[in-house]
Amino acid sequence: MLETRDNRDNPDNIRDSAPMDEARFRMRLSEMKAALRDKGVVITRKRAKILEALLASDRHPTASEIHESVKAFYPGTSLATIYNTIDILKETGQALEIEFSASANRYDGRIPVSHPHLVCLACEKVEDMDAAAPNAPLELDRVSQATGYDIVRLRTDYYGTCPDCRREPRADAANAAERGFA
Amino acid sequence: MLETRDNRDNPDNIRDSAPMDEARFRMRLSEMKAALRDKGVVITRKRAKILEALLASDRHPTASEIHESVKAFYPGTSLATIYNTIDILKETGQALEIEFSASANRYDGRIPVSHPHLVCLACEKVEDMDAAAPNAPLELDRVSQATGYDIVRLRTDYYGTCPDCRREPRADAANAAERGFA
DNA sequence: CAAGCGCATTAGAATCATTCTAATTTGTTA
DNA sequence: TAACAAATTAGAATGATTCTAATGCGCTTG
Repeated sequence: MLETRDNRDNPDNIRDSAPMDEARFRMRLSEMKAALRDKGVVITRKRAKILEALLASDRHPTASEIHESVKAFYPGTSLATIYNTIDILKETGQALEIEFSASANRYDGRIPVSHPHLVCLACEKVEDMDAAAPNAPLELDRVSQATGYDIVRLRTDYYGTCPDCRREPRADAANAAERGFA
Repeated sequence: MLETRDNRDNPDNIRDSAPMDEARFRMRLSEMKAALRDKGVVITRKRAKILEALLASDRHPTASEIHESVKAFYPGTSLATIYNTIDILKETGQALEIEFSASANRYDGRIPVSHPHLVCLACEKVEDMDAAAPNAPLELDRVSQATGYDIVRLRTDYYGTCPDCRREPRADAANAAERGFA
């Protein structure tokens, strides 16, 4: 039940970092293009390269990493174009953003132990979920053993709209400001 | 230790945003102070106010929100002092940081559907965990019903040290740079 | 009480990712 | 080819955080 790091050896391995094979790569690429075209987005050569760079990397690239890749082919490319295209991909559900740079950090001194949070996307407040939620330390051990990582922390955030904001039609930035979450 | 508070009416309610009662507040406050003093940290009046602001807020305050609170008592206080004190709290395990502003965002075009990630704290790479991991859409419904939120996304990140970095003694920034994760 | 030491605090500059803006280029269509 | 819309651009703006270097304050010791 322990350790090895190669998927072939270990059916219990839940880490998944194998590079995409050619067939899957091409399939996914045309899927993305089709989805964009459906929305009336023109697939320029630069945009195509951006999609390829995103798919080719097995490291969940940053905007700036994608930028570097694309510049190898189109040196004059601006970072703004990368962000632009990423935005379209997000809007069309073709890319997932793993946020490390969203807004200001928040702090919890009441329960200084990792626990799940409810994050309201409208007013940006963060609430705790109590211990009944699935965030047990056991989980850390299980994942450590299955992945070979030395896992020290689990982050579980549920994103959505809080009851207050659901009630009010104007659950937007003004609302957030009202509550002191600018 | 993490027992529920005002959830008496609704055993299914896993949302936990009740304000701290006076007794708990004071208890937790002196716990924090004791922990700091143990580390040889001087509890100045400003620092005490910072701890109080952190504990008094039921909103997981930002550094800037804490700053505002403290300035009501000590107008000349600098934001740097807030960050300073927060750092100490983090180091001594007395506060939990909910990161929204860590490093650059990363993108996944391969599996554009929410899924758990493994984040290496040493080299900053992000790997996928496959579908066997506990991140089912059912969970969204369950949490939505229990909290009154309209939950649209679940974020599950496991933080730790990847096998490569565990092997190498110098699993630091240089390492991260090598791999193209600056 | 005075001198000296070290931590606490400060303002402001630096950094970094991201977003915005306004001008320019490109591509498509008439 | 003209005209228009969309794509792209450089650079400025923003916002959170970190850094830096100087100053201040509180203790201890003589």
